[in-house]
Parts: sequence; C-alpha cells; structure tokens
Amino acid sequence: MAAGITQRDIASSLGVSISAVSLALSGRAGVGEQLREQILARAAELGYRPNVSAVALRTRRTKVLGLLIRNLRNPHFLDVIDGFDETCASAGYDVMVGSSRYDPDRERELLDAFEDRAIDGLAIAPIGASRQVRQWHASTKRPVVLLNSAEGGDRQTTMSVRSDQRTAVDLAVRHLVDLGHRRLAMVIAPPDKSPDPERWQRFHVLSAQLDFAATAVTTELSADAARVAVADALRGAPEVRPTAFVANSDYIAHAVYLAAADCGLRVPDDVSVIGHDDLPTSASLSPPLTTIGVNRREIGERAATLLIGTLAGRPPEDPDVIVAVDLRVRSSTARPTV
Amino acid sequence: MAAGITQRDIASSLGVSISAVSLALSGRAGVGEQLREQILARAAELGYRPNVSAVALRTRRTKVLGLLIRNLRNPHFLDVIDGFDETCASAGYDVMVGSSRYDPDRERELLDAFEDRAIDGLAIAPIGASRQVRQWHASTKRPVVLLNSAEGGDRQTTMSVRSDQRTAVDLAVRHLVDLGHRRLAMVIAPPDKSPDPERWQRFHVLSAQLDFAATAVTTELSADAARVAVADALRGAPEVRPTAFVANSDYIAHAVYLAAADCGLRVPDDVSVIGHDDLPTSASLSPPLTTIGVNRREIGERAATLLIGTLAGRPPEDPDVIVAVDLRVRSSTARPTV
DNA sequence: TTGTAAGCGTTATCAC
DNA sequence: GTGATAACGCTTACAA
Repeated sequence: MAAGITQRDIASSLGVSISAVSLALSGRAGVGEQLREQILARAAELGYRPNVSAVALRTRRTKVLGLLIRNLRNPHFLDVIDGFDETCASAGYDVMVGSSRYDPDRERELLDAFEDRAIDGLAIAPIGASRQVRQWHASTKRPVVLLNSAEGGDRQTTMSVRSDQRTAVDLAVRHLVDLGHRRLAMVIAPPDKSPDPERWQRFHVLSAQLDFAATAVTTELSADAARVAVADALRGAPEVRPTAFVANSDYIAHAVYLAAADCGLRVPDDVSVIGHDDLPTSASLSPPLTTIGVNRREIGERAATLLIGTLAGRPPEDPDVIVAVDLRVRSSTARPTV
Repeated sequence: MAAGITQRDIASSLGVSISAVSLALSGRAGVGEQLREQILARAAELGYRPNVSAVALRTRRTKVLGLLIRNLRNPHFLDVIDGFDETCASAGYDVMVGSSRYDPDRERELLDAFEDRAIDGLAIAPIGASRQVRQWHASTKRPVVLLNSAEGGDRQTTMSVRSDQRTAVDLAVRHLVDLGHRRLAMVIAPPDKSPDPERWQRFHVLSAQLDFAATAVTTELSADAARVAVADALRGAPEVRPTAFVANSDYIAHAVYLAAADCGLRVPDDVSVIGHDDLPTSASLSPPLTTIGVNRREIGERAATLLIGTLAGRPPEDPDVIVAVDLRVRSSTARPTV
C-alpha cells in the first residue's frame, strides 16, 4: 500500500516545506544537516516512494533504458538481454525491450514508442541501414549504442559494441588451414540482411594470404535455405568441392551438418564445419561443434555500461567496444581426407 | 524533432481552448464535430505526440505491461517474451522485462520498481511462494497473471497461464510404459524452487495405476548438480536401477545423457530419457531427444491477452488458461533391454 | 538555511 | 459545445 505517500505528506507531517523535502530526498545541498536526517527518517518511516511519472514529467528523465533487437527467437539475444538487464538493474535502471522482427516499419514504431516514453538511452541492433537510428539520436539527444552493427560511419554520434568479427574469421580460417584444408567455403547472408560483408571480406583477404580457394555460399538466414544452398555446393567432385565450411552462426552450422548428410558425406571425415556464437547446445550436437565463442552477456553488459556512463556524465574513453572471441575446438573439424 | 508539440500549441494555433483539444484528441464527447476534425488535422500536421509522462501522472495509466521471469538464460522464456511482446505491441502496449534470477530479494525489488513505474499489468513467473505477488496485486489493484505457477489458491484475485503439466506427465509416462519400462525415475527440483510438486504427484499416482516403480531424483536445477544426482541413481545393479528418466526440462534431460555416459551407459539402449519443453536444439542432440512440446509463444500471448482484456474492461470468461502439450517422440527412448 | 511559487503536459471539473 | 482552472507529484528558481 506504498502508493499515496507524497513529499507533501512528509513535509506537512514535519511542518516543513515541500522543497526542503525534495532537496533532502534528492541529496542536494540547500538543507540543514539535522533537518535532512529528520526528513529522511520520516520518509523511510512513512514508506515514501517517489512518483516516477511526476519526476519524468519534470526532469524528462525516466531511468529506463531501451533495448531494441532484431529477433527475440535467437538465444544469442537472450544472453545479451540478460547482461544488459543485470547491469541496468545494479545501476537503478529498468529496461524496456522490443523486437523489430527484421521489419523496418516495426523498428520505426518501436523507436517512436521509445522516444515518446522518453527513455534515457538506447541499445539497438539495427536492421539494414542505421539512418533511422541516427535520426532518433538527433531528435532525442539520448545516447545510443549500436549492437553488432557493421556500420562504422557515425562514430561521432553513437557508440557501439560488437564482437571481433575479424578475429573470428581469422581463428576459424587458421584452424582449418592448419588442419590442411585448402578449399574453404563461407556461408554468408545476403548483404542487406546482416553484418556479413565484413566477414566475407576478411575471408577473401585470407584466401590470398594463406593460399586457399575461397567459395561464398550465399543464402537466406533460415536453416532450410542454408541446407539446400550448402548441399548444392557439396555436389561437386571430391577434388573440387570445399572440404570445410565456415558458418555465420551455430544454426547455420547445423544446417551444414544436415546438408552433408543429404549428400551422403560425414562430418568431420568428409567435411569440416565451424560455427559461430557457441550456443548452449552446440557442444551437444553430433558431432560436437567446433565454433567461435563470444561472450554474449558481455555485449549486453558493455552496452549498458556505455549508456549508463554517458548518462552519468562520464563518457567512455573509447565509445567503440570490441568484445573478444575465441575458438572452441570440438569434433566437427578434422584433417581433410582428400 | 517530434518533441515539443503540446496540446497548448495546437490550441493556440487554432485559437481554441486546451480542453477542447484534449477532448478531441482522446476521442471523448464534448466537442463539436467540425472542431474535432480541425483539431485532429492540425495535430497530425504539427506532428503532435502526447507526452506519456504527463498522461501517466494524471491518469496513473502507462500503457506498459511488466513481464517478470525467473531466468533470462533459458530459451524457454525467450519465446514467452516474444509472444508477450508481439501481443502487447499489436495492442499498443510496451513491455518492461525483468529477471528475478531465482532470487526472492531481487523479485521483491523488481515488483517494487514495477509498482513505482505504475505499470498497468503484470505477468510473472514467481519463485517460491506467491505471497509477494498477491501483495503486489492487493497494493496496486492491477491485473496479474501467473505464469506456470503451481499455486492454484488465489484464483479470485489473479489469473494464470500454464502448460498442461498433468498431461505432460501422462504422455511421458504412458510412452515409457508402453515401451515396456517398469522402473521410472523423475528428476525433480526441490519443492521450494519450482512447480514440480504437481508433476511428481501425478507421477506417483500413475505409478500405482500403471504399476511401475517410481523413483524421485531430487536435485538443484543446475545441469551439474543434476548430472551428479542422476549418476548416483544410476549406480545400482541393472535389475534395480531405473531404466527411464523423465526430466523436468530439456537441459536436465541432457544432464541425464551425461550422467549415463559417466556410468558407461548408453541412451537409449541402457536408459531412456524424456525431456520437457522441446528447445530449438533438442532435436539435434545425440541422440535426438524425445520430449514434451509446449507452445511457448502461446503462453506469452495468452498472458498478454488476459491482461489486455482485463484492462479494457472485458475480463476473460476463464481466468485460468491451460496451454496444450504434446509428445515428440525422437530417439532417446526405446524398449528397455533388461 | 528555509519557504514560496511557478511550472512540466495532461485530464477533469466546473462554469458559461 | 466550449473555455477557464484546478489538480497530478515533483523540481527549481527565487524570496525571505
């Protein structure tokens, strides 16, 4: 029944002014030491809780941070949310989530809703171009951090957190090349759907440096589509087809498993597979998946920290955080047999 | 730059009163038809967006629904959030999430925060006793729906959505008994941590009805703890140890896999395993997991629908929703060999 | 140091 | 039907 106790109640019960109460409660100067303590005591005694709407109306601060992601069905984001949520909680912020579901219109709606609700800051994994996001930032003047966004153009206005894609590709490729593979394929999404171009670019560079044949298997993000596309790539003669696949997610890696089976090939004997993101169950696949580990919670944590720091007036030295990745070798990779 | 246009601006730009604008905008009676249209037109033209904080302060309504879950690391809740989020979005509600992390203090904090923020309704998967929740409901007078909560005591005050636990147990047990198993074990959490008592109870009843030996393996929810506890239960001689395990989640089912391996036993040859919840990757485990499927998104959707309906003044005919479950037979169950 | 009072943008109660 | 005007609970100049 905490609802209902206002600063006015405290003030009148103590015979002092409302402003004294306000000052005391918000810990600012301008009120005597003993009076402050009296007020604090009475507030606690009465079970006073500030009315957030009133504070928000006055200060235009809500102590709410928004988290706008692309897809609520991917466990990847779960951990991101978890890390974000925990960091926010320990700093007294609450979080509002939304999923754009890869729909630009919905992204726009959510952005508007967040603006209307006057959230204090936003972390967003934008879909496609980040124009809308830039606009949001311009119009709200609130700090924004981009999550795993390929775009690096607007470093002045927004911050970012992303995993180290470049190293991810390096680790995967080096592992495969070290094993003796010379014909590698990378499964990538259409350029407009993901931050993959950067990955492919790096893959291509390495192909020249390390002297292996690089194939791009372009496919939609769905497991079914990937399965078909990869099976296609696997149809060639043993001497020409890729002996190893670098997937852009563990889901896709699993689709590669299925595609291999479709073609009567075994993993890792006939084809090696490397995933990306190390989902909780990837170690339990058959065979256990070699993949790139990313600290997903850290992504959420860092994003929240960036926002909270900025809001507290201590902007980070480096507004662009790169989260480390590591190679987790399991059993889906082996020496090539041909 | 939508920020800044207020009703006052519309009013003065039209030379009418603020109250006319307010009435027109909120679609209530008390303003002439042509004036209303004029106002609406001007509002659109100016890009007017109501100030949510002001509305909340006045009306104590926020158009925000809270979702408080136990654990943000379990994909189960991802789908629940997704369904909840989508339903809320299409009804103009935003959602605020929080995770209690199985910590009663944190649950209390979040409940307080939600109360302070004056959310319009709450969906919660409570930990342990739901006393706090009942209290929240009493103090806020806001609709509450319990998610997968075992408690059925306070049907008058709160609503609920849960999967059909009873049928889940029936399906699992019947499948196992039909295969020929006569010594079944159920992995359950300590009574204060989950809605498991109901499951165990049913298991026990069936044990008498269908004439099989029922063992309870009580363990903490973590995979490691379960692995040890199950391995313990598996130590007995082949003629006495359980030949099949019913787990309360797919995670735990996987822990049973590991425990079996620890004991040099094979799944499903030596021990059959049934999970619960059918996580996205359960079909890819080795062997693919037989489990109980639940429409997790539906849980979130129904919860949101219950809340939204109640808030709109149309309370549901049945405040207690039971979401159907089904058995998904894969390869972790087989006839017992002993 | 303390108190008074003017808003923040709405909604709601009145007169007219 | 329409327009002043008083809240809602708080912050913040400005006076005392």
